[in-house]
Amino acid sequence: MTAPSIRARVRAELTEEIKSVARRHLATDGANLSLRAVARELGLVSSALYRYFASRDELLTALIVDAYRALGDAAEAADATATDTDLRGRWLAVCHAVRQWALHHPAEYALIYGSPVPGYVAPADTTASAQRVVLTLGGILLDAARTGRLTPPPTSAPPPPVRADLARLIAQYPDAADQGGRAAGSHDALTEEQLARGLAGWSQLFGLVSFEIFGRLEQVVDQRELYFDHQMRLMADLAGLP
Amino acid sequence: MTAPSIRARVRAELTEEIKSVARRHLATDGANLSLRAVARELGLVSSALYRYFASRDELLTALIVDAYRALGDAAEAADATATDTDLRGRWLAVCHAVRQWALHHPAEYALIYGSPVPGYVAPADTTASAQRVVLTLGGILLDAARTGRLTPPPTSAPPPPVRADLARLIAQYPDAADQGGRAAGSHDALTEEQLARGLAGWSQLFGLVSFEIFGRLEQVVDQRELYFDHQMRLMADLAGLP
DNA sequence: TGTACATCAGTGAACGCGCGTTCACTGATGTAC
DNA sequence: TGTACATCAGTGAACGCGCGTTCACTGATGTAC
Repeated sequence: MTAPSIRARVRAELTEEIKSVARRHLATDGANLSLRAVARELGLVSSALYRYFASRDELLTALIVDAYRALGDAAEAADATATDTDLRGRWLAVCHAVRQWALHHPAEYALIYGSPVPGYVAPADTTASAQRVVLTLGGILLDAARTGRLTPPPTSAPPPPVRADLARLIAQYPDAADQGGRAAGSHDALTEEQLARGLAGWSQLFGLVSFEIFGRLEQVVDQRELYFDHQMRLMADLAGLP
Repeated sequence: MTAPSIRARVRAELTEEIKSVARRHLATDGANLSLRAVARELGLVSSALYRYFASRDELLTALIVDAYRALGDAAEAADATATDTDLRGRWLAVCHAVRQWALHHPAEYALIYGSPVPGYVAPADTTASAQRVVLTLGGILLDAARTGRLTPPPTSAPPPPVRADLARLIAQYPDAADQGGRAAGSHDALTEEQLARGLAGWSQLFGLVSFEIFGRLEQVVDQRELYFDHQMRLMADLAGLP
């Protein structure tokens, strides 16, 4: 295994620099990112970027992939910092990590959780990392269920067709759940009701973060962080986390 | 009061036609809507549009205002079709109306609930109609509270700073609440806890509709309508609606 | 270690395109007497 | 009712701009012998 050549190292660095500048431009231009503007800021001629990305779409894809990975990293890291058995602590830590990442990278958040970019289709390999947050939340639920600590309030039951979808999801991710969940050994899975209540927390998490990032809480809620924390606790209550 | 002149009538019709074509273009171009493309489709020269809208931003504003009005109309109409005292029925009717409107007008939904348009600032007069859905939901909650039928499960309580925000909201919209709520007479208001649990339904509603419209439920949930219905019932449970 | 060749990064010009907005204009519709 | 003038809708040309992408090129870095 040889050390990377100077050329390869410089190439990797400039690739990162291009993406970094492009990320900054996302903040002002949204998804209609201009290759020429990025090149200009780097002191390059626009055609030079084609040595690094085959097209504008490929650059956008790289930014999307990076964003999903960064968000997934943040969520999983937050889950890992909490005590394994502190299920509610883990749940809240993940939620706050997602929110913090979004607040620090609003343009990238908008890129992956805002309106789809017109004319852009995400390549298939983005979908795996796009699921990391929900799998992390699912892992927490699963740990709670396996240790018999999931005690939700009584709520409406999902109708049969929805139960079928939920059962499919439960069956579909046994390995992913084993990976996400940290309680080893048992192969007990979530019940459909438990999953349904947990998924409510998932859409609420991104719904509320989107509300905040996109300005929908302006003049409604001032104590954003505490409000968010409270709302996520309500969802933890609904999910039945202790 | 004279009948509108032919000129005025034609002008009003063409104004509507421009907006209608522009709405169709939103679906493919997203928010980078092209005036020239709209003019082209109408068989007009691009400068002709300036007789109707002073700028591209003004046309976008008109579309946004229309979208908020249409969505508000749909939500309020749905609320009105349910029996006054069927609080859960009213809640669900409003939620489904919002979802249906979004499904039938995805581009307009993205315009008002997706990522903000880069460089565009909404004029102040859009904010009133932007609140109609949440006020409708609030009205239902208020009707439930006034008739003593709000019986939520025990949940986490909001911390004092959040309570202050919630109290301000409750004080801020007594008239709006009187308008939205249909139980007349009493001036009882919501408690802070009741409002907090109700607002959870608000962000969940738009969070889940956005998930569906923006493709986030692809390969996750197939029974979209039933899943949505179930999730909204969970939020009605959380809010304490009978 | 030194030379000959291959690889690659970045240049600069060009193609072909679309955009928002302005402006002087023509000709039709409306209005006042 | 008819005429004279004002209002207004739509035209066509132009301004000035930015964009993504291609292509032949130069000169530097890397590689093989």
